[in-house]
Order: sequence, then structure tokens, then C-alpha cells
Amino acid sequence: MVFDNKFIQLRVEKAELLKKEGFNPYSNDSKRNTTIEKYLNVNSDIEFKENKRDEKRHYILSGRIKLFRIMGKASFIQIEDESGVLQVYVARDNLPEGFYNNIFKKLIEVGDIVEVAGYPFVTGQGELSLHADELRLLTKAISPLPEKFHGVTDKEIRYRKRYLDLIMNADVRKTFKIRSKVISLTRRFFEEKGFLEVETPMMHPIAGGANAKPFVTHHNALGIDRYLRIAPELYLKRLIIGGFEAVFEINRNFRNEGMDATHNPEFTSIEFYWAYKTYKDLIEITKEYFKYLFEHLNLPVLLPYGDLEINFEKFSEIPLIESLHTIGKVPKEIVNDRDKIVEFLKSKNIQVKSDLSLGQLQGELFDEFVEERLINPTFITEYPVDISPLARRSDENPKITERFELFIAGREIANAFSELNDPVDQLGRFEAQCAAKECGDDEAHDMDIDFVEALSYGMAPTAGQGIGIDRLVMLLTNEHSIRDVLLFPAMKPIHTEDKRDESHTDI
RNA sequence: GUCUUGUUAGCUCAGCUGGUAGAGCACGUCACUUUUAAUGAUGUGGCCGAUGGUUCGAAUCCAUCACAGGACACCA
Repeated sequence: MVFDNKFIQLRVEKAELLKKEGFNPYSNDSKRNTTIEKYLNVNSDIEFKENKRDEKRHYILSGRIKLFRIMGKASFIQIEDESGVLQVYVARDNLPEGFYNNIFKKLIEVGDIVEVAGYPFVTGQGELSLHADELRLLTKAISPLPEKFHGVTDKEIRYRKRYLDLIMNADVRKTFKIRSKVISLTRRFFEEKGFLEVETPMMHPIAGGANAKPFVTHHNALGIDRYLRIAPELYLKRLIIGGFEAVFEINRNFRNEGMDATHNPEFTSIEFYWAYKTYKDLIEITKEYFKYLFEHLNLPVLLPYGDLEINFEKFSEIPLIESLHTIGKVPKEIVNDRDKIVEFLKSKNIQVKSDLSLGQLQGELFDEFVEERLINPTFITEYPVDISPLARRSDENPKITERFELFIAGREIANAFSELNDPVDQLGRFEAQCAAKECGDDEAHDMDIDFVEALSYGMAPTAGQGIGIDRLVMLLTNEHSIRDVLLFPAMKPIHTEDKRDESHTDI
């Protein structure tokens, strides 16, 4: 049974007793007329009043009981609502005859949600409190809360029962409020710039726009498989072709890959596309975007992140090949020589597939020696074309693309480029990806002939960018696991899924 | 996927080289009308993650599994 725990049984009995006494343990008639935060602000003058109280003021507040201190004929309880914590003084003689001894002390406890009415006063210890003349149970909690001092610290419980984590840990609520603000500010920033928010499909016939393994689902009516999207890119570009000149989408992507501190199977990104612009313009708007976030979130430009301090006034820009030498300390003479790179990697005990191209090997060098050293915001530019199947070639050097990735605290935060709009080139790149797939690269792009056809109608020169919102929020909230910025991170089921699998077959 | 650490009361945690399972909080009972994790007294509470094995005897040793944390690998 779900409720066979003895502590729960006791509480269920209390709920029954309350019903017998004529009190609904789940009443639906809250009369709350202010929040705790407002109450504390409005009554901050009470300490200067005579007797440190004002019996003429009267408020009704609600919240969950977090602490319960009974001292004979009077008690202090602490209640918490979304806005804050309030101490309430509850004395026998201020309540109806018998209520304090028989109901309050016996049947109401930590975890319950109550409504209190009374006037403001300041205690001998100097805490602005509420002097209650009425106390009512709104909701009985039949499961006891975790320990009042340590709370829940077990990560497994915190992620699986996020509601408990939120009840017990005020900072967790704060983190998710910041997350919400980041998304709201992001939306506002791009709207103010004239971008149009759009929604493109989450179920794709071809999983394109990134290199990743997709989740597969099935459409019964059509009898066909669909892929949960790994990126919205190819749809957003179709909209640019259609004549929208600035679009963005903030939404979930799904990638069927491993889970760790920076990867969750579903994650949120913003992608935006801007016609008649280049990746150079994106560097500028990205700097502006960060400035906007920092101003509106009141964050210091020298942002602490773990042991690091990141300077958000110090954005720098460096081409990938150059960074290999200047930041990664890879000998200058080898970075453009395929064989020498292979030899170098071997000497460092790094295993790579034998058939990698020069561009791919340069990417390996970057991942290995440069990425983790990029602490202050750094735009790495001019990516090799072989690792950028959707980016426009540089006019000066067809081997590299007009692309950048933004790295902060050793992590990729954004990926952007001037978009490839030559349909013939795009077709060729898809074909190369397909060849790679034949050779065992199961994350290479699939051919999307419909997209190539769309391009053939002409896409204005366009720049586009994706930003990982989860990792951005991690950075801004000083969290080091993606699970701490996702309300409900993916977790393995506790019980075996045998039954589920059986029922699955007859769909 | 590999390595590593953990899983004991509702929660936070002890439990040594194997010998009848412990504390604090919470809960029950009693006392207490200005406390701040209130306090004092007293009591209840456990399939020691699961399954096997070794042993006269296992929370403890061994193996397998499950879940979680960390590191690495994979992953642009």
C-alpha cells in the first residue's frame, strides 16, 4: 500500500479526527489578502510603534508550516509561502475555547498548509511576526516533511521528488526563478530587435540540423516513423526562404545520447536566423545579448563560477587554427599537416580514427587542447568546412567556413554561422555526410532533399545561431550539473519496465 | 560503455577486524504564555537497496543485479 507507513497512518487519523470535529482538512475557501513578503514590507514600521504592535491592522496570510514550537499555552510557528517566511504567535487565549489544546496542538503539524489572521507585532527578540487570532487548516499533509534542519540533501530524492526539494530548499526555487527570467529576457531581447517568435515541428521525417542520434516515434494513422527533432535549424531556414527576415524559436531538442553533468536527453535551446546579416553581426548581437542579461539579472561582470572568475567585459575572438597554437600550445608547423597531427596525437596517447580528414583532426586538436582553457568568453572563428556541413564557405578560403562557437568556462555555449545558401554546395555536403554515414559515422547528417529544394528557390544571405539555454543558466546560477537547472531531469525508472514493454507490443 | 564511491528509521547520519541494530530531528505522552534548529522528561519506530554465496552466525566478507553520485570514454 502507498500509505501504509506508520507516520502517514497517524496523520491520516488526524485528518479523520478533524473531519469529525467539523474541520475540512482540504478546504477550498482561502481568504488570504496579502503575501508574506508584502506583509513584512508594509509592517516594517511596527518596531517603532508603542508596544511594538498595531492591533488596528489586520491581515490574513497562508502558507506551509515549516517549524512548530509549542511552549505550553502559547506557540510560535513559521509558515512559508512563495514570497517568504513568517513567524506566527499562537496563544491559547486568543483563539476560540478549546481550539488551541484540542485542535491546534493535537491535529495540526509541520507540513500542513494553514491560514492565519491577526495583527503585526515585533517579538522580544526583535522579529516582526503575526499575532494570530484565527488559525485554520487549509490542507493536511499526510506525508511528513524531511528533517527541519538538514532538509533533503540526497540528490536522488531531490531530482525524483523535485516538489520536496522545492519545499525544503529556498535556493533551488531561486535557481528556477532565474531560469525563468533568462528565458523571458531572451524572448524580450529578440522581440525588441524585431525578431518573430515561431514554432516549428517537434516531429521530423528526417532528423536534421545537427549531428546526433534521434529518438524515434511512430505515427499510427500514417504508419510511418517520425524523429523527435534534434534541432529546428532546417525549418527555421525554410522560413527565411519564405520571406521572414528575422525569426527565433525557444524550445526543446531531443538527442538520444548519453547523460552526464552537461547532457540531458531533452534540452532547451534558442535558435535565431537573421537575413542580410553575417556571422560578424552575430558576434555583435551576442555581446549585446549578454550585456542585456547581466543588466536585467543584476549580475556582476566578474562572475564567479566554481573556482573560476569569468570576465564578461572581456570577449575575445580568435580563429580556430590560430587558437591551436596560441592557446593549445600545439606546435605551429603541424596544425595544417594531416600526417603530423596524427603523429602528434599518437605521441600524446590520444586515439583517433585513422580516416579523419585534416579539418576533423584540427577539430580533435581543438577539443583536446584548447576548449577547456577558454574561460573568459571567446569566439572561436573560421571552422574547417568538413566539420561544418551547414555553414557558408569563406570567400577568401573555401576550406574554412564563416562560423564561430562561443566558449565560456571551458564549455560551448553557442554555435553560429553565416548560412550556406548555395543549393548545389548544400547538396554536395549532404552527399559527403551520407558517405560518412556509410563509413560508420552514425551521427552524420541524413540527406534532406526537401531542404535542398527549398534552398533552390533562393535564401537571402543569412546568419543563424543556436544557444544552449540550460548551459547558459548553469553559468549564470553557478550550477555545475544540468540536472540542477532542469526541474525534472531525466532519471532511470526505479522499477523494471518489463510490464511496459509487454503492453507496448499491442499498440 | 569503463573505473570508482555510496544505498542502514519519514529525514540527516553513526555502526571498527563478522556475535541479538544506534543517535539527532520528526512522531506519541507529560511539563512549559516571547521562542529562533526552543527546552526538559519519557516512549514508539528497521526485511540494514535486491538476490545468491561463505560461515555455527552476515548491515559488516564475496559475487551478481538495481538505482544514484563522481571521474573517464562517446558525443562537434
